[in-house]
Amino acid sequence: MDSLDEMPSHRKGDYTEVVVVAELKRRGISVSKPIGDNERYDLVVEANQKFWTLQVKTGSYRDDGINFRGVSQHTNASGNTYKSYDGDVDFFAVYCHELGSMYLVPEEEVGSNMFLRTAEPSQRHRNINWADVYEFDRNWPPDETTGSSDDVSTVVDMLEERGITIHKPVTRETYQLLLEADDGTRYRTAVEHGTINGGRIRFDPKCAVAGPDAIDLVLVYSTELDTLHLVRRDEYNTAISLRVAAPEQWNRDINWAEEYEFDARWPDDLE
DNA sequence: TCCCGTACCACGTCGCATGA
DNA sequence: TCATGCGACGTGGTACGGGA
Repeated sequence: MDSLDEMPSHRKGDYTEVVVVAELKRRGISVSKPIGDNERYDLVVEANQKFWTLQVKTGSYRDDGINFRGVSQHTNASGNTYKSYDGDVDFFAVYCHELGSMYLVPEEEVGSNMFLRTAEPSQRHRNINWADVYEFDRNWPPDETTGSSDDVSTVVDMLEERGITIHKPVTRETYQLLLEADDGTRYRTAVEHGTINGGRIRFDPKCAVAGPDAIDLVLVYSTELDTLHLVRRDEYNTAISLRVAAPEQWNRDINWAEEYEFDARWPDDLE
């Protein structure tokens, strides 16, 4: 039996696939395999009555992180060609033999390569991908209603358009972003997905569980309206909804969404 | 200077088609 | 039947650019 290092690359990939299947079965997850080698995905798994396609990748451990590739490479008469899995798979199942750990990474978050960091770097970097965030058991089963990572990236884009300095926490925190005002003040900020219901933008303030000292601001992004609202954490106790349409019965305590629009509040309305 | 992402080359295995 | 070419898959390694 070859050691892992001596194993040819193709066989190593097969071995990883078997290990991943064993790990999935150990968790009681239903696993199917396409017949033949003509599919772009390696496995089909079932969760929440939905099927997800997985592409298994071997993660190589080096420099305090796990590296894997997000493209397939083919060699033909004209040389090497590269093909991304864009839309062909739902997730990459990455197994690192050195650490004996498995990770679940959404396909859309992977470029041609991805580096999952397991230890603090000597110098912090904005785009660090922390391995523990992608740990399989933390991300399984997939939440098909989730849009949180998309919401965060959308909000980040909106903030960058406004020239706002953004920091991402390098460790797991109750907040998702650290916004820096021109005077240097930093605000611990949670991003929430707002849905319109009954003429109001509602969101699930998960951060309320962590207590009022855990964050400073909540940014509520509504995909339906493509709007961004800013709510200070001290402006609500456990929940707040922002009214976008007049109610049938007038109430003087109505929180009008327009009064919470991000551009109307940042940064002067934070004190 | 460090770190991540991209791009590229190299090499191995496997299955299929084709021609001697 | 067997050798060969081709194209699919895989990983290992490295150079480079951009951003912090």
